[in-house]
Amino acid sequence: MTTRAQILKIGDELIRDKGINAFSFTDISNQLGIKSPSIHYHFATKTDLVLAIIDDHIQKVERLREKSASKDPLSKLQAFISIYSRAKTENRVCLIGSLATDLNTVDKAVKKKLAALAENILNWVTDILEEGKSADVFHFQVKTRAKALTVISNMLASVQLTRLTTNNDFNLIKESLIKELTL
Amino acid sequence: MTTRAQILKIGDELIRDKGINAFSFTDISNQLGIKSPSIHYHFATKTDLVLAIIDDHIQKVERLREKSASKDPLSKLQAFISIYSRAKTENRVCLIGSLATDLNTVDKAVKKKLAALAENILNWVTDILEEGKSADVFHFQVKTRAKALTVISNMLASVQLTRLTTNNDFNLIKESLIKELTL
DNA sequence: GTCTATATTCCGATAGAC
DNA sequence: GTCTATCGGAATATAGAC
Repeated sequence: MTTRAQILKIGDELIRDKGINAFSFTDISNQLGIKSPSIHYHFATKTDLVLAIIDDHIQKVERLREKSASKDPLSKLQAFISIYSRAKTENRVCLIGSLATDLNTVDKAVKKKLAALAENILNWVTDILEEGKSADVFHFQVKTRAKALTVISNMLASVQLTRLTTNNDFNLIKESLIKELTL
Repeated sequence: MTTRAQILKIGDELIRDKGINAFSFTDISNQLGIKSPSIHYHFATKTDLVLAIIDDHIQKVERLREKSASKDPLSKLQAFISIYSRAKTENRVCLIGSLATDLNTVDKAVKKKLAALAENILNWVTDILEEGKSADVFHFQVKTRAKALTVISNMLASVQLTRLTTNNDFNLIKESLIKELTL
């Protein structure tokens, strides 16, 4: 893995672990065994790094969407959910939630790119739900956009809330979500 | 209002606006027209201030619960939801969500008190749902704890997520939540 | 209760050597 | 690409005057 890719990975982990305003270039450089100013060679500013991390997520979501494109709606939904299951096993929150709570401290460009990531995810989940409803595997009586927002909200908040209750609550929420959608 | 109460209010607003690691005693003192070290007279450390802010929320939730105790289940649920509606009009997130994303940067005492607040809210919502189910006004087929976690998750995440989409999405989620619970 | 002054630490960022 | 050295700024916190 290139140094650039390693910086992106560690930066992403730190944001989702401690929040954007609690990690420094020194935290990253320590993990890499290099010095803090060396990070600036790869990313001139912290904003540049965060923008690249969000871009990375946009691409990963797109790849996950493409990879599951040929599967049935429930499998697609589970592919979406797997993002949060993985975050939970690491005791990390998701990127959107982490940056959303600190949103009024970031550059306009970060806000804009994060909104683009959120829109991509919303479109993806909306399409999954729409397809599942047409196929009669998902059942819900509210607008599809509303249901998609609800599903995303459930996952986004679950990884946060279950930092305070018990980790098993995450599975409880996850399974209830699927149950309510399919019965 | 006492200076202490004003500090608590401004601190709460700042945490829910920018996050715990992006506000300083200077931010508070500027709003109050005093100097930063004066804050330390009222709260020795930042941790002490945050603990007091969480205590304040615990008391406010308790008062809201008592105030709506004689009402019907739907009104009780709406009292709970009003916490988030108000946050949304201020473009702020809720305290639990804001601190949860930065949880690995706070003192153990803060984590513990925040967990207590979360448990109080979970117990309250669980009781509301249980009562509503018994009265045949709420209908759901998952465990009550699961449904309560879902309802809280929806509200907690909505105020975060709709910072990135449109503010009307918050109302959409709120109304869908009530609709699905009551039909 | 609030002030000034200050100690300490850390941060993001830049310059220039290697 | 990484290093050392350094600048400017801001944070938490304390001491002591008023």
